[in-house]
Amino acid sequence: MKKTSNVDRLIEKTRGMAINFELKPGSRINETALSRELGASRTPLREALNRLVAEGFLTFQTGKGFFCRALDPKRIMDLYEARVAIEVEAIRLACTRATDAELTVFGAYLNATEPDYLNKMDVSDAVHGDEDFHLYIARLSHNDELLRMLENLNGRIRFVRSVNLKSIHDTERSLRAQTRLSAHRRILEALLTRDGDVAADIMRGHIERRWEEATEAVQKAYAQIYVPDEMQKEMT
Amino acid sequence: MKKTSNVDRLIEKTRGMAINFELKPGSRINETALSRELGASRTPLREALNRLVAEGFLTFQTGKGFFCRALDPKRIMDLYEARVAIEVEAIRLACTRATDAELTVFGAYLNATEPDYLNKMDVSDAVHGDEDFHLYIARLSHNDELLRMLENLNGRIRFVRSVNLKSIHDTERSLRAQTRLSAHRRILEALLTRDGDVAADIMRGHIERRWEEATEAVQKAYAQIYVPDEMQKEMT
DNA sequence: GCATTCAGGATTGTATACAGTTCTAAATTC
DNA sequence: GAATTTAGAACTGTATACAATCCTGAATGC
Repeated sequence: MKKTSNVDRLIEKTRGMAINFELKPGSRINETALSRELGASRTPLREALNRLVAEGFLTFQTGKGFFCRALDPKRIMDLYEARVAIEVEAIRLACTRATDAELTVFGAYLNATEPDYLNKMDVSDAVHGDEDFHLYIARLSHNDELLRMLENLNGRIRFVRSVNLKSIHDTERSLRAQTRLSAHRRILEALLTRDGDVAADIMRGHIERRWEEATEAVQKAYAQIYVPDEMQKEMT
Repeated sequence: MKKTSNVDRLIEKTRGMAINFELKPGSRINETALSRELGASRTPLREALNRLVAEGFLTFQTGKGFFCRALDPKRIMDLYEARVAIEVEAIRLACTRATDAELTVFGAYLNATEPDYLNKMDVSDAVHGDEDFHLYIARLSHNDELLRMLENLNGRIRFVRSVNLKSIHDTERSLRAQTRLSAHRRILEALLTRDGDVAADIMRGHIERRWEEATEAVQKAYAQIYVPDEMQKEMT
């Protein structure tokens, strides 16, 4: 039984709101209002907000308060590039450090999750499944810091991935799942050869191939936010 | 005039205490005692502690409180590897993105700081000087996230670098300063050729060459902490 | 003697009050 | 009418009180 604190709940909730643009990018967060809405007092909420600042979801200015951070295309690109930095080095390390036993288990994991991967139509599950694969490799690097950084990056990119996946049709989606799956298999093979340079190249390509998708997704997300705004203006 | 909040002050202070092992690794932090010591109440202190958790200096367990994180050799290695991940990718990006004008300014910066670099005997200044060089390159990558991550890593490694520098004699120290300076010049040259792969290799080598120094420094740091402990025991 | 229970103290978790600052908008001046 | 000033409302920053939880060690039973 995992003990989850109230603050953790507030973090989840607020992160969710930031991700789903219930808090608009750049807007100031009203602590009193938000605390009331989430059913807690300001003290624990502020703790939650502080941690979200550190995670990169919010910003903070003394005397002004907390602001929802904008997720513009430039930042998305930055985040994807940061992922490349982390994951390329992680797989390089994994090539020399992962034990044969670990790679065997990793292979089994890949086989076991394959059916889920292809049939899974729930977008959130699919995104988490993909994240898990990449986190697994980070873990094989035996470097806790790289893992930590990747977890953070995932948390911030997750929304973009979701928007992207949601925006495409089922047939196209299962097609892409298949493509990605075979890419994952190639990555496993590269790991097995233990050639760090080759593995690094493959990983780099795999992540970079998702950039345009991602920035495209952001455009859509922005449309989601700002169209309602325009409508508001027209109503005034 | 920069407005610096009370919480910021508490962060600085507490980080300093964690870094200098005034808070022992693994030990629980007594909020009441620490808040009294730092002249503030628990509320802002807890905000500060929360941010330090996010920075990686402390850990937190629900119901238990905040703990000073251990800085063992394994973690130092992890941090240096993470630096490699970030900085290698940063310089790769800098090779394609830095404008000629930027590189000219960078060269001028290198010339301007050279005299300081060699004459500077204050350890803290020397460490910051070296950090600045690396941050500069991260900035040339035009990627805010990589910069952010490197800043964080620097903050956590800084202490190790200081211990290391302090532990060597002046003549040896100025010798190393010279070595490092020429390494920095080579990095600039690599940037000017705009060959990402070459630049990446040079950067990797430059950072990796400091690992053993670093872990050695940690050993010394640990001696610093635990010898007094032993003495305490003997006094009991 | 060893494990277990339980009370008391210590410490963390949260709410709330109030002080200090910033923002807003109406009033004033040119 | 535009710019400036200035209350006052709204909000953030911090202290403190109290509730909830955890930890310690002595008492109890086996």
